[in-house]
Amino acid sequence: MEGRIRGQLLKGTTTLLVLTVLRDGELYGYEIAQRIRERSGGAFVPSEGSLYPALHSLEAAGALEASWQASDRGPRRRYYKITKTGLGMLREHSQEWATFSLGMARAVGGADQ
Amino acid sequence: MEGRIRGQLLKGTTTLLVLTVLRDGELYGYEIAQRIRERSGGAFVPSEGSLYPALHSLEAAGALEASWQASDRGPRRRYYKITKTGLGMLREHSQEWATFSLGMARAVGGADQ
DNA sequence: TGCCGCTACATCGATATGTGATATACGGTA
DNA sequence: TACCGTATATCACATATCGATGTAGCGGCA
Repeated sequence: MEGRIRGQLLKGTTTLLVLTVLRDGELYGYEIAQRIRERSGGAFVPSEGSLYPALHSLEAAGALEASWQASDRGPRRRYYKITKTGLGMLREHSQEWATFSLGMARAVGGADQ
Repeated sequence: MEGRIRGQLLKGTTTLLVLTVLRDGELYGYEIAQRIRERSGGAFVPSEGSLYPALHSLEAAGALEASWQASDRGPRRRYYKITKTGLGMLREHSQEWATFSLGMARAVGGADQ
């Protein structure tokens, strides 16, 4: 659980990460951020400034459906559910990531250091 | 086959890719781009608009040393050589990439399911 | 001779998106 | 009362990539 990743490397991964955690079920924003942190072993902690715009963008693109729901304690929550369109987008982004990480593995090697 | 990777995913990788190909020897800019394309299996083709600023930045940071050399045919070339500082930076960026890709592997799984 | 294409370096504006700060608001607790 | 954790939202700012454009040298070809 060393330091978390910051800066440029994370660019473009938020969509993939969000769609991935939502594949397993409906979640609200704050919870999505926690799941991503947990699943990445603490490496990724999406900031609100990147997470909420990404959620709105995905909803506008038809990849997510959202609904407000009251919480028994604390503020109301906006729950997000992945759509069929979102599942297609998830496949595309997964494939793109696979190509990208394979290219990096070839270029910089998995070995050395 | 599949297209090359473009856009946001590449952010932050240019430094690592450049330092990696220069670890094996002195190269000039145009050649660096070709090596990266070859080593990544065609997945990455750094544009001039990202490559040259990155080279200048690395030189200013003391990671690279550069010198003009004439070419027997074609325009003169600017050769870049990695320094001790650059090797240290390469280790850091390699480590950061390892942490990042491990986090992604944990978070999104090995590939598309 | 003139044009084209490849090599080679360089810079610019447009674009995307992450970070940290700030705001609002609810409920528990010290 | 003050603070903290939860929860959503937006903003200014920084950064780095892309595509376009500009420059030049050189060889091939009509």
